Amino acid sequence: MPHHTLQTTIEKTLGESLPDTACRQFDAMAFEKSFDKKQLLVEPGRACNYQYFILEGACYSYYINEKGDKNAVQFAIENYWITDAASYFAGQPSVSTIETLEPTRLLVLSRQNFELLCKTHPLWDRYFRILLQTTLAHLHYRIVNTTSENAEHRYREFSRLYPHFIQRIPQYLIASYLGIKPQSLSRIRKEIAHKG
Amino acid sequence: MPHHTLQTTIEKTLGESLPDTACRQFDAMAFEKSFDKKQLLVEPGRACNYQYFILEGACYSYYINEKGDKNAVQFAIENYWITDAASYFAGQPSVSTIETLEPTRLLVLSRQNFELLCKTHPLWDRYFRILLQTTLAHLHYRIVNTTSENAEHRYREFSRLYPHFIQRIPQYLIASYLGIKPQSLSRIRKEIAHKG
DNA sequence: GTTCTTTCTTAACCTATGTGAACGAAAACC
DNA sequence: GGTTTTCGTTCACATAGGTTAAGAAAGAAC
Repeated sequence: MPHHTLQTTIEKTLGESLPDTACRQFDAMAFEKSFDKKQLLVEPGRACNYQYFILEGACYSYYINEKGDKNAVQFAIENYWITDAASYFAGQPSVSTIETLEPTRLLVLSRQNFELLCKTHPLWDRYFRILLQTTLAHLHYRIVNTTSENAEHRYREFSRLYPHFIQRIPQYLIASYLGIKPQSLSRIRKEIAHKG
Repeated sequence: MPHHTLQTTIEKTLGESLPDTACRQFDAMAFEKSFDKKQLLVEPGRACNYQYFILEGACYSYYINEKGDKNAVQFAIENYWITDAASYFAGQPSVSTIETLEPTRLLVLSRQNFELLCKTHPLWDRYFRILLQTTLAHLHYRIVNTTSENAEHRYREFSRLYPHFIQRIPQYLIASYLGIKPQSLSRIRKEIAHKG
């Protein structure tokens, strides 16, 4: 596997080392690609046929509702996977957009190759199962947080869990991720700065 | 497999039939259990060592925050799996409670047996991977909905997607699932009844 | 450097949802 | 069948967060 960073990530998730055969299979299935800042990886209405593993840079996925508000769904930096799950896993048209926040270098894995990969070596089924389990736990936590805590609490929690995101991601996107308007986040930050 | 309903569900998810060996493995790993109404399957603070597949009845998981509000996280009826994901998959103490809403008959799969099962036949890794993919797509949708739509929209959407839940689950729990108070749901329902 | 664009902040006012309390209707219990 | 909880509704009032608009600050483009 040419991408040492990915292999390390996978082995950490799996809790066991990845055999050479599996590595070579992955290499045959995925390819590397680079994007400038503000380029679209996925557009709503079209099928999202790829999942992306970020080697360098940052992306985010967002959804635009009927009112026209943009809502960040997920942020992804180095060592994160990102895709439109509903579209990629079920082959439906995507509802979200995925866009780079910075110049980004990433690995691209098509749905077809993903399925082939899982068929060629059972460790791939296992790796993605475990990856999804972890993601699921995070999403549950996020849902609880979103439905039961106020905006200030959510922002404090976000800053605590993802301090590196705070530095790299524009505030108005963080606001939309938290389910509030940029003006409200500005107000909340001011209050926090005062009372600590 | 003694539980035809589960086998059907699994094969539908997998898109292929489950070999006899895999069925027998599952039978050796899981056992059936029955609960009365309002019994606790999981308590916060303790490890949640099981995941549950509901054969008959209904359960829900909820989280109680510092203010003491109860917030429904997930509802589960026949053919749903339910667990505290963070606790079950990572072995941490549970943060949520899982409770029966009705007398319930379910299958119990311990974390140990789950892991054994996945090691004995690769189809189990695959089944749970695909199950998790679908769950993930739903949760993404729910997060988007919760952060970008108002309470009325969320209630309409919930009614549309889960009409069978509306009948079986108390309103104050649906309210907490939607992130609002029971009084607000009552008000919203009244408005909807008027304007349609 | 200067200009243009994007992002962040502030403030006044507005609205959806929360709060607390009271009441009636179911449902559970004996 | 009567009693006791639990659940749903309503209302008056409170508040977090949304809206609109304007300007300051920070980057990007030239």
